[in-house]
Amino acid sequence: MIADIAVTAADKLFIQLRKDIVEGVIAAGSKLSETELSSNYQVSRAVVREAINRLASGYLIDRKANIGARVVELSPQGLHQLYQVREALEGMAARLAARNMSAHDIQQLQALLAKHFDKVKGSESYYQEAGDVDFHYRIVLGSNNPQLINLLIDGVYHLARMYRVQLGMVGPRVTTAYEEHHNIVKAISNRDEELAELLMRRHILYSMNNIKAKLISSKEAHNERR
Amino acid sequence: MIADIAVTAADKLFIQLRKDIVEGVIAAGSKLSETELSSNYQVSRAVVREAINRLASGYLIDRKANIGARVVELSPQGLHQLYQVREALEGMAARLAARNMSAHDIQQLQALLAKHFDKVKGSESYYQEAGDVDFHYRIVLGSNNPQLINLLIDGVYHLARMYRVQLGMVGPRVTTAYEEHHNIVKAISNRDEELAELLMRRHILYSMNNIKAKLISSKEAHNERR
DNA sequence: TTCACTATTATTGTCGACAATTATGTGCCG
DNA sequence: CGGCACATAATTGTCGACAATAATAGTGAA
Repeated sequence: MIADIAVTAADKLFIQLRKDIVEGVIAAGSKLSETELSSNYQVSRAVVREAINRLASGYLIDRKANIGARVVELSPQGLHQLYQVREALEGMAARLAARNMSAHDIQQLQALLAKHFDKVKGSESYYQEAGDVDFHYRIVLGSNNPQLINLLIDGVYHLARMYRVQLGMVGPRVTTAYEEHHNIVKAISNRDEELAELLMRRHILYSMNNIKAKLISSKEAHNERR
Repeated sequence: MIADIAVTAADKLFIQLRKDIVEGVIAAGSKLSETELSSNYQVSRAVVREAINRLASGYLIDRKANIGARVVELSPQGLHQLYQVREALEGMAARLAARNMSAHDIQQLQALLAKHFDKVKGSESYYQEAGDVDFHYRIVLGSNNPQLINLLIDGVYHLARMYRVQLGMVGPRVTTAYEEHHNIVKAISNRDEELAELLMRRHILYSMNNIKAKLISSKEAHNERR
């Protein structure tokens, strides 16, 4: 459920399509034709249909009976709603991590953070997505709640990444995000569930506002171009 | 997404299987044979497979490649984890309902509650599941967040109902639950997001403890019978 | 021209058969 | 008797064809 080991052909296509959708290779809002995908990826329509069904359950596409499947559209409202869900789930994950995470895992989390700090201090405006993802993954996994883990890692995160990738989020929020991460880890190591949840929720709200600003500004740029 | 209007054969089978699983007609932990279901329900294996895939995305069954699908097992841990997710999501739903619910919908919610009060006062130990479900549905829908609504109504609720049904939950928690509901509605009508979320989370925690007690006692009874 | 209706085309839904993988059973060897 | 190897059976995965539904094009009338 966590590992992406594709065994069947439908698995492989599902993962491939998810990647292509998240990264915009298949455009947001575009229609997914079963026959077209079937010939493009050299598999039967049966596996295409299975892959599409799985994408639908991950909220990356909309599927209507007898009509077809479309990649979801990206909108400010959609982003807002997604991050409300994320705030709720990941806040809970932080709370549970403070409760359940092993001392060893907390140490590793602190080590990861220290590594980040070196980069920030060295004023490499580093602190790329990979590091951020890694941080959040560890806390989510630390919750020790498989259902929560699935909802976030198999569901919310891919859609969230789709927003980030397609809006060209790479850069900012370096130092502030580091501090937020640091405080969250501190709360977890103190086993302060309440604070861990609170800080995580704020962290996610800040992050949303950051993305939303980009989304709006890029939309304005687009409108001016007309 | 909300309405259960089955148009295709796979839709119908999916809804039928979900019902049978939730209500224990198909036992928890049992294996779902594609060929068997195919002949039992008079449809081809293709629609069985589609129905099974959808059940899997709703966490009612576990599916393993080349091996098959099994109905999930009910366990105290599973219940605990499910209710942690529910607490997070439905707490957020209550918060959003306090923010977004229309005055009209709030009035209707109050009317519903008044109807419940009459039953409680008349000391019919009424206050059945239907009323409780209705109450929670309205608040979730009042959140105005489609993603949140889907996660709860298509996902969490069916599994939660499976626990309740198969543990024979019908009765208790009449009056206290009424008061909890009442206070939640009051917070929503006051547009007090913080309090609405807090009260909803507590309400769900109480509810879980109630079910958990049953689960444990029924297990003890089962063990004694040996 | 525009609207409504029909015929045609294209797309999705369903089916049964075959391929690949896993589970089962049998016999041999230690 | 127990366990391993192989053969057999059962189950899931994949495929191509047909059926049902929706989209499109075309025709005729107001």
